[in-house]
Amino acid sequence: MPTPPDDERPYHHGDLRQSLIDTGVELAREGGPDAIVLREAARRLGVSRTAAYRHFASYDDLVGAVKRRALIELGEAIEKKLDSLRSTRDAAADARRRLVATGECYLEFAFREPGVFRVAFGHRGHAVSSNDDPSGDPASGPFDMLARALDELVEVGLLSSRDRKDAEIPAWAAVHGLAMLFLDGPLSDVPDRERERFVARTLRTVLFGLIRRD
Amino acid sequence: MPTPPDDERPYHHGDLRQSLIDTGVELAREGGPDAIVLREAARRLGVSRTAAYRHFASYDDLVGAVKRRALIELGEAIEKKLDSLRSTRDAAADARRRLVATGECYLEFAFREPGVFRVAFGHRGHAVSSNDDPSGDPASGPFDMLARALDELVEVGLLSSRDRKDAEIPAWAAVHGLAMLFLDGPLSDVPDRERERFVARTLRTVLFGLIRRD
DNA sequence: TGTACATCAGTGAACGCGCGTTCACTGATGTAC
DNA sequence: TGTACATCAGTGAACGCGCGTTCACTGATGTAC
Repeated sequence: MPTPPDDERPYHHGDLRQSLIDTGVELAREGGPDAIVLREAARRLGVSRTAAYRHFASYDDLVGAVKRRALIELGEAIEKKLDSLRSTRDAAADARRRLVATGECYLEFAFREPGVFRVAFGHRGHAVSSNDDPSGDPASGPFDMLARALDELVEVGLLSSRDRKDAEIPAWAAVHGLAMLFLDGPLSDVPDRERERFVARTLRTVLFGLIRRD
Repeated sequence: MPTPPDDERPYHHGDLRQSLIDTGVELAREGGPDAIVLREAARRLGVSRTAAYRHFASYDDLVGAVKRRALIELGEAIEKKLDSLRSTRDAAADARRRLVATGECYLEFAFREPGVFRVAFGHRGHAVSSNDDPSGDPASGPFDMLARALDELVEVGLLSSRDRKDAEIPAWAAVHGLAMLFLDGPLSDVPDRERERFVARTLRTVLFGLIRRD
């Protein structure tokens, strides 16, 4: 199927499903979960609002797809950041740095894209993996990045393989909770400088709580 | 102003403001933030829907009051739990137990009353302290309980007063994040037994991350 | 190479829903004298 | 102790909003022969 020129607006859109998801993410970016509105997405694409039903069973189905994309976006942001970190001769310090960077990036994403973040972890829309993305578990993005960072901690001897089990949970919970307290919770009015101090303290505490004591 | 008998339904309600907040909490209990509906609250109280505007400037004002109450409810649950703990001869162990119990109670509340919990920490409704409750900071409930537990850790020598500063943040973030991941996030399908393991691990990690290394 | 036909991907009108909010009003209450 | 009156706390009709969804439909596309 040849892609028709953009300025022709042919009867058949070409890839309406993907476009609707894109627009859904865009709406989420602008206003969070509540801003994902089927009619508005159709409007922006210059398409009848009922056209969406050729590609999604329901509104929740669309939100689920947007959610999946949001999680992937977050995972990719972390991956990119980790790839940019250089290795030094101190493998242990590197591993610690990479775990901390994972958390930092998670929080940076939440602050930079609060709407998308809220959709990624909101209660709406089941982000079941589907044909959209063959990557399996919808949380695979950020979760996998974290798991990898923890594995490195084991390789480097800072975490026993016994303690490795479930280690994702406290780490994830801490950064996620901090994000939520800042975004929607009682910490929303905290100024930037303090916020950074809180982030640093939280990451340090989790790291200390996980790694082997000397 | 004498309280009129309940079965008379007099023209003047008596304490409509408090009743609306009560009903708001009830609605939150049943269905979370979205279930707080001004019209429904009025319906349940057998009152005209516009009567609410004699007591609240707007819908968000009502939600704010409900939020404040939700936070107080959570704080009281923790306080009650802490009061029920007995002291032993090992003051240090007691202090550790109390911090862990604080976190456990926070999470138990979240699982037992997900709707109320979601309102307490949702983005809707500014929970500014007002004449409703003279207790000041709306987060004072749970936050104060946590602060107290951390203070005990200092008294007992498990936490240096230097490390005491901001120690609430990682502790709060971890339990809050775990709650959110279970309630609305990717951990919502985790079975109970695993959930308890995750709770225990998270609390242990935070405690270890905070207290003085031996 | 042309044509019939099934299928897919759009359209547009309409439905039903429930919400927060406004307005001019009226009934009840308390207070000054 | 009684009465005028300001004030407070209710009422009910109505407005405007935007949503997800259904239905019968039509235009475009690809395929079998």
